[in-house]
Amino acid sequence: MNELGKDRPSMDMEKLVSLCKRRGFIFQASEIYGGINGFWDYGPLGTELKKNIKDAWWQDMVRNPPPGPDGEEISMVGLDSAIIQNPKVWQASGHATGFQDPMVDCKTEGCKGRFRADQIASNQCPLKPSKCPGEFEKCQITEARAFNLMFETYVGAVKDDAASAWLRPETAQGIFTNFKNVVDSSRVRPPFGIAQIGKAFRNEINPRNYTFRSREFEQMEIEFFCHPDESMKWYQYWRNLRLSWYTKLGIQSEKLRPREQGEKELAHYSKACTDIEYLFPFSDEPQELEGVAHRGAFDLTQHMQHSGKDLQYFDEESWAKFDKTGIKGDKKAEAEAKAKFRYVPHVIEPSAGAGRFTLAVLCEAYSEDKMPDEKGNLQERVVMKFHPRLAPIKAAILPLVNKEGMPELAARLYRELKEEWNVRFDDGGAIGRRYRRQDEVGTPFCFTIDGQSLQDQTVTIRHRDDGKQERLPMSQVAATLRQALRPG
RNA sequence: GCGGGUGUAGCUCAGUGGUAGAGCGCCACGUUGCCAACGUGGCUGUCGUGGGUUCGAGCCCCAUCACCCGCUCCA
Repeated sequence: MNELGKDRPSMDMEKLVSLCKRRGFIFQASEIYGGINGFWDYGPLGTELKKNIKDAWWQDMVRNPPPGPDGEEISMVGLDSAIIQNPKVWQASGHATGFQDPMVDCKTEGCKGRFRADQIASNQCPLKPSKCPGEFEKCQITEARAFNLMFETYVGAVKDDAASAWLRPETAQGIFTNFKNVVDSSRVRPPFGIAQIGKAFRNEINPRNYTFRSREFEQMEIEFFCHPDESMKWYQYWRNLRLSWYTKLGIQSEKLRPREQGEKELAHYSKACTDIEYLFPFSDEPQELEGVAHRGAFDLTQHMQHSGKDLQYFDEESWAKFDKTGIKGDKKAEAEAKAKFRYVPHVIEPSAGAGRFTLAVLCEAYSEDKMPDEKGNLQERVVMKFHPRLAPIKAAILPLVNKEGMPELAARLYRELKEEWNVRFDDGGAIGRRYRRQDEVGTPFCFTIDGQSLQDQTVTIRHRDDGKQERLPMSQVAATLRQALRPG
């Protein structure tokens, strides 16, 4: 167990899973039919939570990213590409070949091992005195079988090989294939980024750990295109920005770890990669939430080769400023000079898992504490301490009791607030019970209408984390909420 | 993929071959005066699924699916 794992409460996951089911955050997919391994459905509150996460990402990364390394405005645009693409896309990206490993199984009693066919020689057979799988006389090695992690499907009515296609295993390639379209249509020029949120699919051999490794998942990806000379600067920028985004939204920095990949771990084309990892309760080691990768010119170069299309960027701005007096009508000299302003952009790829971050937010938010009951005795409380921006329900509007016009006044406030936010009206049961209900789904604020409200048009605002209350004029409730929910 | 464990109400679980239960929750009515109050009434089950054994199966057997733990895997 590493430093991060010390003194970790051994089990919160079962309680969290149970709460997620009970309160409608996450359900097993096709549950009434016994479920299906590796797939999960998000319930009413989970849908709100994940949507808030995606919206926060879009707002903070695409609509209003912070200034760049030199204080400049960052240019970002969005994209929503198809899940099914021409299969050649996956040939070019390497997924069609590199994404599948031929595996062999050993049927021998006491072994039952599974090995990569190309690594048999370097593997140790579990049965002594054998050295590597297949060498022991009892080894019963099966034929090599391909385990392609891409889901295959068919396009059109006829189910033949020519019609076969794959569900995308990542959203990134849709960005690369549209690089030229975006440049030609959107008046962007490097450095700039294209962002996309969408589903991706991987036929994982062994889904595990609740929603963490799912076969269908949602990615929030940016491909940031820049000049090769500036790529490391941008890599640092995105690495730092992405890390700070998680802490800004309430993840404790002690549970986050930026892990720089070593040279051996890096893909052959990658110059640098940092995994941003979170210490989930189900693991001793932090697990990946996001990878920020410096992919060099690999992807665009691959698509240039496979498609035959020129995806280089020509820097017209610099060319216009270039002193052309030495060229003067010499076509050949001009072409040579121009070549210096033509390049394949390098790519920085911050690739985050929306579902993984949703799970991290749920784990991080789950807490148990004690609140005094009406007699002053401390009672156990379960509270989801979501950041207000991410909370599925922003506020509850509660009449203290159901008489003397309190419900009517509360309903009026409710109708005003729901024009802007997901808020709830609740008049069921005692006030303490209603507070606890909201605590358990992480509602940051409760506005309570009491007898005094009827006299002077004030309400109490009750804060989720400490239960403290203040009075404020009803006319200031919306402004107060807006302030608490603003980005940044 | 291998080994082990688990599967009963929305949740947590009891139920060792003979009439499916408890707590919490949820709903209705009454009550209510700031932190899981109370009273009355009510709701909820293909006992994961499919076979088998048996006069009779939630319970025994087989298969299968799902979840958990440990390996394996994680481009």
